[in-house]
Amino acid sequence: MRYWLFKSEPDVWSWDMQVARGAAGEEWSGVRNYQARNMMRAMQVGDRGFFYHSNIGKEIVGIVEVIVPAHPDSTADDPKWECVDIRALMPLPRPVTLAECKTDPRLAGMALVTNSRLSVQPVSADEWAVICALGGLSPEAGFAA
DNA sequence: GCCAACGTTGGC
DNA sequence: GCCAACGTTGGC
Repeated sequence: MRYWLFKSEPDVWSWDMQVARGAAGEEWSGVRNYQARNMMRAMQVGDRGFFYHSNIGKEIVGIVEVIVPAHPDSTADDPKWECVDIRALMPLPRPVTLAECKTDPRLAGMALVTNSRLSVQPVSADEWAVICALGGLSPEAGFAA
């Protein structure tokens, strides 16, 4: 079980749109960056991730689950671009903003803080727990059973 | 809208 | 294989 962060501009693909897909989930298509793609190749079904709104909001709004391992991106010309499918699990009762992440010393090493341009990022278990708590989720809710 | 950071491209 | 030029991302 590993933890990740998926970044999306909400006017292109928002948390609400992800929620509307329900249990069927959705392809995390459109990634054309090797680092981000390699993150998705490393994902396993059942891994969890934060859903982050870039540009508008700049906050972590929910938790998703990987439901299909990496496969060629249906929107890419070249099959070297792969992506996973994810489904929305639960919203954060209180979104956690980028500003909060930047000021919390426990999150100083987060990719969100140190490498803001990476669109799919790893999150450590410790960082996961901190953000779940900041977001108002109990540890039992935030962590997988 | 600006600009810094970063990734990619292409000439040599 | 290096590096300058260029394009894109995303915070401010």
